[in-house]
Amino acid sequence: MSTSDPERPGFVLPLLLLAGFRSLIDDLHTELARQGHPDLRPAHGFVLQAVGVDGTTASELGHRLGVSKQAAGKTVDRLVALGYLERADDPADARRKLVRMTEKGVDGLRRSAVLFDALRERWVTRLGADRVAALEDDLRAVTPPDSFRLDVPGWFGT
Amino acid sequence: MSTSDPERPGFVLPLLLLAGFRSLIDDLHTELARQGHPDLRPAHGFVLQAVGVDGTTASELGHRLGVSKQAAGKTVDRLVALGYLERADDPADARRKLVRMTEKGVDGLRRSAVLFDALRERWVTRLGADRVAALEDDLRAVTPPDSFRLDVPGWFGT
DNA sequence: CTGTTTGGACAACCACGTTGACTATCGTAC
DNA sequence: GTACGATAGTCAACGTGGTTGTCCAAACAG
Repeated sequence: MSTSDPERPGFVLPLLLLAGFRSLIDDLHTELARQGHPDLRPAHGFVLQAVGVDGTTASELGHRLGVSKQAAGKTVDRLVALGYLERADDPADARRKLVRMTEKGVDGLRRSAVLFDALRERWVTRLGADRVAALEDDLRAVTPPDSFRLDVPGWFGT
Repeated sequence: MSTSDPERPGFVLPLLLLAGFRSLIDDLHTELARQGHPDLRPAHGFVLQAVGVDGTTASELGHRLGVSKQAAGKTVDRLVALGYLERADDPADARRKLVRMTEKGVDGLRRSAVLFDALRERWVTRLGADRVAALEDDLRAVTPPDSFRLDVPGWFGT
């Protein structure tokens, strides 16, 4: 395995970063399922986040998430079917359909925010506040600002 | 935005981890495309890694990647079509079809390994070897061992 | 009033996963 | 030596999350 040794230092780093991300997301959704949101999937949280409490439109949502308006529209369809979003006509512009969070959507987003904070706290307990902060500082220093975005859904797939 | 403030500390941590992972993967594939592998996608590297220089079978590959044998088979189909893998009969067992890397596959995997190392070097240059090592140690300490895996393809999607 | 943007929807397609069903082969136990 | 259970692979149908292209209706700017 000389050419593709998984112990190569460069190979381990991305795996560790992914493992950190995944462990947080997995724990979040395990707990979210327990709290009445079994259908909420990793990408959905980012979508709800992008919709925001003020609502938006499918086109604008696609823009925020970095995907096409059609993709955003289909995602909204699914979240509507799951009861997290709802559509409404825009009285000021008959072309636009406002996308808003339902009560359930707000509840899911609020719970995920609380849980994310709790999960970070768990890291603080295990590593210490200074080391977690240093880790965040280092990542901030080394990643380009444009990679710190919400457009999670599409980047991995196609 | 009180309930879903993106500046909430717990929300920032996973985003930073993802940004770190993504920046490495993005840079890797930008350079990989430049070096003659424009079709190699993030998931493919993990698949090639899982196939290994000794080759394997679709079922075993599915097992390693944590997906069904059918999903692994379809992924192999695509990599075969792209010229990175090839199938061969197992002379010792007529049921098994060996999956091996082609020359192109070995080349892609070798280049990605070299590039991963170079990208980690870039982090070392920017942060210092001690901080990168500390970052890795911290992540290792805080992530469960079962989240440090190769089964990237499926976890995010379905 | 007319021509151009814009928002949304529809269709076809692709990548990547799932289950279920089916066939062929292998290994074992009788 | 044969019957049977486990294993490898494939096919089909489907779900999700993307893409591009097309089209229409509403809005806007000249």
